[in-house]
Amino acid sequence: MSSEPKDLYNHDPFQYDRYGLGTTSFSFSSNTSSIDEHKSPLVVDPSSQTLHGLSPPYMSFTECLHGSVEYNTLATAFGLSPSSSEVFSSLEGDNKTLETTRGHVPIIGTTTEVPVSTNSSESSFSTEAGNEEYSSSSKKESETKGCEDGDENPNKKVNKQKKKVDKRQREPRFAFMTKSEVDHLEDGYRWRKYGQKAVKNSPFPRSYYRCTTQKCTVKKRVERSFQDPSTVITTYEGQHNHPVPVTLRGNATAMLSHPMLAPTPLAAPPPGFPPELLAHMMPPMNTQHVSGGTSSNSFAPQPMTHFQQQQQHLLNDHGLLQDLFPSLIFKQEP
DNA sequence: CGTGTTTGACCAGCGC
DNA sequence: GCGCTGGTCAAACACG
Repeated sequence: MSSEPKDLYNHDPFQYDRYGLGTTSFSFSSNTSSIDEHKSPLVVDPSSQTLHGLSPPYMSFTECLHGSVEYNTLATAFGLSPSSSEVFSSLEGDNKTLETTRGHVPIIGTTTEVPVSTNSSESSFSTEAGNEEYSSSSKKESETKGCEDGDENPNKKVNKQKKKVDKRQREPRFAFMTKSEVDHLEDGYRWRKYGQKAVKNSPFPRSYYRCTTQKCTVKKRVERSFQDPSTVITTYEGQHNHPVPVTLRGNATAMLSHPMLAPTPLAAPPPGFPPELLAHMMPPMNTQHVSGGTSSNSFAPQPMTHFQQQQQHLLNDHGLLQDLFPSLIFKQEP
C-alpha cells in the first residue's frame, strides 16, 4: 500500500493485484422495477473486515466460499438465496458504513480467493434483481415527460436537466469495492467527472463520472469507505454501448473491459463490467459448474447479444484469456 | 484548442 | 412544510 498512487493509476487493475493492492469486493446491483430511484445500489460494505474474514457473523458465508469458487457458489451469491440474505441482512444492523440516507443495498453474496494473482482477492457480490422495466414511479421521469412538450422554461438549467432526465432509463447498477489508494480506478473506459459531493458521515467525497463516449450513458460513482479508507467503492450504472477505447495500452484491460465480455451462463454481470471485476469473475464464470439450484436467480441469464457471443467465441477459441491470465483456471472444456 | 476537472448552485425526493 | 441529502448542471479553470 505504500506504492505511489500515480503510478498505480497508470496501470491496469490487474496490476493492482500484482502489486498487492487490488483486493476487491464486488456488489452487483441490477435495479428492479420496485427499486426506488434513490435506493442506491451502492454497496453496503460489511467493511473490509468482513471481507477479510475478521467478522465472525460473516465467516460462515466466507468460509463457504473460501477456497472454492464453485460456480454454484456464485449462483448462490447471485441468486438471492435465503442464506445469503440472512447473512447480509445482519450487516444492516451492524454496519451502516455506506448506507445512504435513501436506502441501501445489502450484499448478498461473497466469494473469495479467486486465483487471479498471487494475492488473494476477496470479493463480495450483491445484486438487486430485475431491471426490466422502469418503474413509472420515477418521479423524475414522469415529471420530465410532463414538461417535455410545452416548455419554454426560462430556467435553462432546469430545461437541460429535464432533457437529460428524460433520456434517463432504468439502468442496471453494480458496485464493487477495491482496496486501493487510487480513487478512480482505471477500467478501460474514458470517464469525465461531472460532480463531487460530500458524503454524509464520511470525510471522503463522492465523485461522479460519466462515460465520455457519445451516446453512452454509463455513469459511475466513486467514493472511499470512511471506515476503511483504503477501500474504494465504485458503483457503475448503465451499460456501455460501445467498445472500449482502443487507446488502452493494448493490454488485457482493454479487452476485458469490453462491455460484452462479461456474460456468463448464470450470473452475468451487466455489460460494461469493469475488467477489474472481470478478472475475478472470469474463472468462475467460465466454469461450467452451474448448479441447477438458483433458477430463480433474478440476476441471471441475460441472453447474449450477438456481439457477446462473438466475443465469447473468440475467447474460447483462441484462449485469449488464458494467454492473458495464465494463472486463471479455465474449465471451459471437459 | 480540445479535453477533463473543480466547484457552487440548483433540483427532486425523502423523512420528520 | 421544511430541512437534509443525493444527483446533476455548467461556468470557470487547468492542462497537454
